[in-house]
Amino acid sequence: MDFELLKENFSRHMNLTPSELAFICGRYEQREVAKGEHILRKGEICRFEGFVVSGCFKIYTADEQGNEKILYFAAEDWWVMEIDSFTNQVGSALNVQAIEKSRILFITKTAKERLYQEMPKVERLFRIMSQKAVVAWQRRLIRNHAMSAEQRYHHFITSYPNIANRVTNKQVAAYLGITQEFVSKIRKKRLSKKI
Amino acid sequence: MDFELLKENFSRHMNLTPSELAFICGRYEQREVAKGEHILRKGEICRFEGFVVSGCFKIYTADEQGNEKILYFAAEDWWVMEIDSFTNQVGSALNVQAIEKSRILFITKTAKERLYQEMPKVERLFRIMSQKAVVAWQRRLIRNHAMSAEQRYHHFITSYPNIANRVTNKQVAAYLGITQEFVSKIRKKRLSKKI
DNA sequence: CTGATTTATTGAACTAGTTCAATAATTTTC
DNA sequence: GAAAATTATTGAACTAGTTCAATAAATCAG
Repeated sequence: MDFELLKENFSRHMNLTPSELAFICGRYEQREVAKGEHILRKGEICRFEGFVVSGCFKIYTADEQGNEKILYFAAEDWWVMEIDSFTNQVGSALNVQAIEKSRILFITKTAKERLYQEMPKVERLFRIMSQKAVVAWQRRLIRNHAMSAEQRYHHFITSYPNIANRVTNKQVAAYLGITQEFVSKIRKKRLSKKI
Repeated sequence: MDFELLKENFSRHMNLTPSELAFICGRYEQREVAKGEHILRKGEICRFEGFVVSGCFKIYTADEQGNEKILYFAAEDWWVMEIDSFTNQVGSALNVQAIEKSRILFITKTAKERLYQEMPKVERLFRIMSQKAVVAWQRRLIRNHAMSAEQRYHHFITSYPNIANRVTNKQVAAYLGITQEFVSKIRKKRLSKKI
């Protein structure tokens, strides 16, 4: 198993010794996920906290009419889970589906609680990570209010080229909260400007 | 000083003994804030993590043309701070202004770090609180994508009647990400339906 | 490789929400 | 308590983004 990416991820938030990193990573298991496979569906209880080693996932909701709102994409070096469902063992509000053949490292609820007990420093690590997540979500919300659809599209493809290249326009639309048709029109407009 | 509300807030997230609660609260100081006063401005470094005991604040950004986007309102029992600025001592992206005469309890950066050192359980407390905050921000983002302006208005006034009654329509508009005029039109429409 | 399904593009008609401007109501200030 | 300032309401004209429908392009399953 390759924990390098995960160790780098942890180290970005907090200084940890090699043995501390090894100790933490030792609690994670690996899993391959086929393209199209759901690792979590709305209503199920989220049994894992996952870290994407390769591939890509979409984290989304779908209403009765089946139209999807993609909350975020998780490619390499991102986390996949439903925090509320994992933490409180309640039904998940979100679906998590692999949009590519993927590999994840994951930790179960009991292993995570045990890790917190055995190594209180991990509380600090995840406290810091969660706080950074709050900041990121706040910023995205402000962007959504302050920017037009075209500006959000531009922001997305320039901020996350690695993801933008791998997902369909339909998925980009579901992420930005606009229609697929309008994404097409934005693309056309941008294209004609650049020539 | 009255720490009851703060103690209840902490206890909602985690079981703490009376002496633990007293120990934590002992690190907080009190401050009165006049209506209209800014306790943090964009670019300044956030020196406190605040808890609203009475009154109400708006946490917002403003662009060059001066139009405001209100990220959230913080009345009694809410937190006021700029997490990124407080945690990393960098310039704040947000402004925090009292929209009523208010009273807050606050802790400084050094007192907070000392508290984490002396009582590792506090890391857990704030880890849990931060995770709940992530969930709340994710849900708000989904709501913004899935609901029309009218639905968001309705959700806001029914979910937060206590805040909706105290803030101006202009502020509600800046919070919902729509124009003041459109809020007026929504209100008119709702009013005519109810009679 | 081929047929079947999904996705992307385009245009025309539409609508939710904006902008601008003017007036009324409310709040603030001294 | 009156003048000044801010906020709320209303309507008309506008625009960003949607909906629907039809065709083209790409992807998938066997």
